[in-house]
This record gives sequence, C-alpha cells and structure tokens, in this order.
Amino acid sequence: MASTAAIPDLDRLRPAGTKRSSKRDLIVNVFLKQEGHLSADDLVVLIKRADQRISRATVYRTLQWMEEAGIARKVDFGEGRFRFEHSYRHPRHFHLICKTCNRSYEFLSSDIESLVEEVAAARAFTARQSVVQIYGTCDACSTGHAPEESSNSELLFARDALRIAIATERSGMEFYGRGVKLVKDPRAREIFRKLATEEVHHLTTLEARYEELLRQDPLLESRPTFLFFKGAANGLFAAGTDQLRRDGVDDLEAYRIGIRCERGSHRFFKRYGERFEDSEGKQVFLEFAEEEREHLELLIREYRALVKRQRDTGHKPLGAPKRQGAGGRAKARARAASR
Amino acid sequence: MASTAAIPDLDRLRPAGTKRSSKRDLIVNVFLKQEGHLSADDLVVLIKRADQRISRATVYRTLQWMEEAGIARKVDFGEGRFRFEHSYRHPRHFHLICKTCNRSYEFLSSDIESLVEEVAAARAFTARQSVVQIYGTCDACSTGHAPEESSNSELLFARDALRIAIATERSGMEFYGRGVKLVKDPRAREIFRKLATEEVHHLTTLEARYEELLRQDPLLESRPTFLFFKGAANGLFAAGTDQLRRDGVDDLEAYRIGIRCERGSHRFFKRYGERFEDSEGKQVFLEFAEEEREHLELLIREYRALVKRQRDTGHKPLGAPKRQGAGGRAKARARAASR
DNA sequence: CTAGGTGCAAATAATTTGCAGAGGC
DNA sequence: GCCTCTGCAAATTATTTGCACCTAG
Repeated sequence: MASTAAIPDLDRLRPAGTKRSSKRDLIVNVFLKQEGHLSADDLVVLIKRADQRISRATVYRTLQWMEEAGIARKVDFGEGRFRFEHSYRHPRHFHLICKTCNRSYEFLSSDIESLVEEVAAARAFTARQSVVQIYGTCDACSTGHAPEESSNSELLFARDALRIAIATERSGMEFYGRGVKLVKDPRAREIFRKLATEEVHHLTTLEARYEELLRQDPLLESRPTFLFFKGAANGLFAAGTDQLRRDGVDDLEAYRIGIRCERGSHRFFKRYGERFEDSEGKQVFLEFAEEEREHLELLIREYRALVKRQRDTGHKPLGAPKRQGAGGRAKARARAASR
Repeated sequence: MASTAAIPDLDRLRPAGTKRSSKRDLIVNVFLKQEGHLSADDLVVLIKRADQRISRATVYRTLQWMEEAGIARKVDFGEGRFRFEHSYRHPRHFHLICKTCNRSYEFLSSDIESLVEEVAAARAFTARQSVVQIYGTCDACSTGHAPEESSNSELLFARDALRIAIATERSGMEFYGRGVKLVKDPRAREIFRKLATEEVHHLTTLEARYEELLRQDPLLESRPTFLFFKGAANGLFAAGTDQLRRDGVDDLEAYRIGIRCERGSHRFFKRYGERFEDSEGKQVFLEFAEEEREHLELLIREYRALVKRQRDTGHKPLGAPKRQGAGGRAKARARAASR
C-alpha cells in the first residue's frame, strides 16, 4: 500500500534558498514510506535504524521543514506531543482517535465542513483550518476483533469520490429523463434530452473507472466510508427529481430545479477536487466539477432564453419564481436558521 | 459577569477521602472568578498575586484535582500546553480560536454533534468525547474593531434554549391548530385541541422567562448565536406543519407526524438538558423534554387507540403507513446516506 | 495521631538552540 | 568559498515527582 512512487516535485516544494541534502532526503523518504501518524520520536527510531549518525535535532528540523514544504502536517491528539501525517496527496481530514490502542482513523465529512463554515460565518470569523477529533474506543478494541488494516485514504477517497459521482450521474439521468417528459417547450425538451444522454455516457466511463479501482484492492468495497456526505448517497439530483414530481412544475421551474442541483453538485466536486493533492480522486472530482459547470451554464443560458421567449410571445410574465414548493421553503428556512 | 456566587456543592464534588484546605480553596476560587481559558501558568501568576507562598506544584496539583472533581476541563488549543476552562455550569462545547489575539469563542452545534455521532456509529466507534476547533482570525482582529466582550455562555445558553423552546411552542401551536381542522375523528380532534391549548399556555410562560432573562443583560439579544441548531429556528414542528399541508393526510398520518415531531423535540431538549450543569438553561430544557415526553406518550396511546377503533369499525385496515410523502422519503434517504 | 496537602528542588519529556565543523553548489 | 546543513550538548518549556514538613479532622 505504501507507495514508494517518486515524489515528483519535491524540489518544487522546497522553500527558496535551501540545499539538497542526502540526510534530509533519507528522513523525508522514511517518513513518506510510513503510513499513519508518527511522533517525532517514532521517526527518530526509524531513522536511527537506517543511519546511526543522524541526530535527533536533525529529525526535528527536517520535520519542521517538511511542514513548511507542505509534505507533512502536524497533528495534535492531545497526548502532550505532536504527531505528523502525510500532507502530500492527502486532503485535510478529521480523526477518530482510539484511547485504548492509540490508533487513529481518518474521515472526511462534507456535511460537518459546511456546518463549520456556517458557524464561522455567523461569527464573522475567518476560518483557516478546522480540527474535528472524536475520542473514544474503536471497534477492534471494544469487540476484541482483529484490527482490520486500513486501506490508504487516497484509495478510499477515490472510491468515495467515484461512488458519489456515479450516484450523481444516475440521479441526474433520472432527473433529466423525467424532465424530458415534463417540459412543454420543444427546445427545453431538446436540452433535457441532451443532458440526459450526456449523463448516460459519463456514467459508463465512471463505472469503468470504479471497476478499475476495485482491481487495485479487492477488499476496497468492504472498507468503511471515508467521505461522508448525506446528500450524495442517492445522488445530488434525487431531491430535484422529487421536486419535479410535484404538480404545477412548469418549464421554468424545471430549469430552476436543474440549476440548483447542478450548482450544488458543482460546488461539492470543486471543493474536494481542489483540496486533494494530485490523485485519482482529485482527477474525478475536478473533471466532474467542470462538467457540472458546463451544464450549469447551459441551463442558465437556456433558462434566460426561455424567459425571454415567453415574454416575447406574451406568455404569463414571470419575474420571480411565482411558487415555491416544500423543498424551496425548507431550504429558505434552513438558510435562516443557520444564522 | 463573573459570578462570585457561592459554589453550592463543591463539597459534594470533592472526591472521597480528601481534606479541606484553604490554599486549594483559594486556587479554586481564583480560577472560578476568571472567565475564559487559563493556562496553568496564567493561574500561577494570579495565585502568586494573592499569596506569594503558594507554589507552582500546588497549582498544578489543584488543577488536576479540579479536573477530577468536574470543576475544570482541560482543553488543548495546540499551543503545546493545556488550558483550563470552567466545567461547572458549563456544557461541553466547541471552540473558535483566533490565532491573532489568542482569544477563543465558544459555541454549541446540535447539528455537528449529530453528524459526529453518525460518523462514529458508521465506524462502530464508541465516542466518549469530541473536539471541534476552528482556527483562524476573529472578527475583532480582522476588522480592527473593538473586541466586544462576550457574555458568559451560561446566559447565552439559556437565551438560545428559550428561543428554541419558544419557536418550538409556536410551531407546535400552529401544528396542532392545523391538526384540529384536519382530523376527522372527534376524539383525535379533541386531543389536538388540547395539545394546541397547552402549547399556547406554555408559550406565555416561556416568553415571560425570556423577558426576565433579557433583564439580566440588556445586550443579550444582540450577542451572537451560541447554540446552533438548524431545525429549530422555525420550531421543530414546522416541517410537520408542512407535511400536514399535503393532501391525503388522514388522522393516523397526522398522529404519526405529530409523534415524529414530538420525538425529535424531546430528544433535542433532553440531550442538552442533561449535559448542562445546573442552570436556567438546563431547567428550561429538562422541563421541556419532560413535557414533550408526555405529549409523545399521549400521541402514541391515542394513535394506537385510533388504529384499534378503526379496525373494529371495519375501517380500511392500516398496518404500516400506506403512503409516505416527500418528507418521509427524504428522511429515509438521509438515513440510508448517513451510513 | 494520621492521612492528606504543600513547598522546594530535582526529574522528566518534548522540543529548540548555539556553535563549530561538514558538505553541496 | 559561501551558505546551508548537521551533530552535539546545553537550554527551554510545561509538567510531574520525591521527600520532608505541615495541618485538618
């Protein structure tokens, strides 16, 4: 699992005015080969094993350097000393920390992140970083079962990214499929059909990619969730599809719902895509974000065009949404409550 | 703001087999008179000011004792040393930490807590405690405005508790009012009317209490949110009222919606009521939780009775809910996604 | 009188620093 | 040759401990 793959741009990461050093390289390599969260002392022990003559101070200094260079991240599990984790190819994440075996487990939660952002916004606080740590006892320790070795989180992230992307494509497919049947305007129907087709096409690609990922680790599917995101399990368009089911949804409303879904989906994929260091997961997310952005722009363009067309043909004048269903109302409320 | 009020049951808190000591009492009192998060050293300085002859070691030992006694809580802001905050009359909470001025601001988020619980459950992790810390720059530091002195969180908690309770009563009122008009069964109508009346009655009490609280701190209303809870801003029954608006809602469904709302509300108020040390906020929450529990039981009893009555009179047989609206479906999905 | 409580000084533990010598560019 | 890196030992910081003495119950 530990990839000894070259770290392609370590040199680019290097802060200006520093020199290459075989000792530092050794320390960095030993660190990167290790999984999990090492304390400075753990690393000293490992280093001593490789080269007796490297001193404790150098390890400390290198650790500091690695932090500045963005290779390592200092984490504090409240033990009275720091630990370090890979930062390279590793997004910021949260931790479950077992007080019994001192192991720690990583996870991401888009939901928690949004809430944290909301709290910060409510207090006019500029958040730079947030720490979420759950202390307790892990499954292995409380049941006595063997502690199943965890896959590296890069793979888990890619898996969850793909799962969410696939669910989103599926729900998008359903959404646009339903839209085709619903909308009256021929042009709008054309657009919805086009988008439905695109979703189908992408779905195939994503599923192939997922299969490929599974080949890298046959147990991958059975590993626990790494990236938690409530809205995504059924796809980000599922709520929109529900909304299409309500009666009284006209073409413009259908567009608006679509726009809302695409925007949510774009934001989500962009957030994680940007955060993750270069990797498969990042790749999927960024491609996806881009695609959703295109859809989003298309929908907005078409929405405006339709509004204009309807106005020109003397259709009922529609400035603001005339009617908001339960979904819309619930959202407005949630927004108000977050303050 | 710093209440010099007697700490009524310090003696009861004292671990068994310990002696009274004037030095320890002094340290405890100095600590409790202080707001905010003190480091051991901050406290030593304060103590030295009061009595030169108290040693650093004693302060450390007393801090340790206070933690065991549940008076103080150790918090780690990643500075490489611990700080201590009041635990007495102070619920567990989360922190916003300003890296510029080193001040820290407290908040509670029911929403984050639920998500944390869900993540832990998904990993079969027994959570004992969780830490949420948002690092960044506070409003005062980024705008250069005067740092508005914060009210103590006991008062803020009470305020938010009351706000949520009031919003819940209001929405409950609306819910049961609508229910009265909706349900067909005369007995059910009677029950809904009774509950509506009770909500009105309670609302008056709560509002009076809120006014009283405002008298304790005229600026209280303008202070920032302490307890974040999305669902609550419009009252925990608002979603239920929306659901009543759907067509095809029969008496049983109305009961079920009421039960769901009361249960949610009961859980929320119980969770925070129990967590908070003896205080006004705790008081409101526990009374409220109790009241909701009674309503809940009443509704369940009546629901069952109605099912039986309908079955006996040969009404359409209703075992499981025959129809779930958008709300129900959305909930089921959320539940599935949380895994 | 005796189990804690306390002061003092020394110990520990994690991490940093001063300084002189070594090594990459 | 210059500037950075490194080792070593000493310093620093936060916290704990051993031990003799003190004090409340």
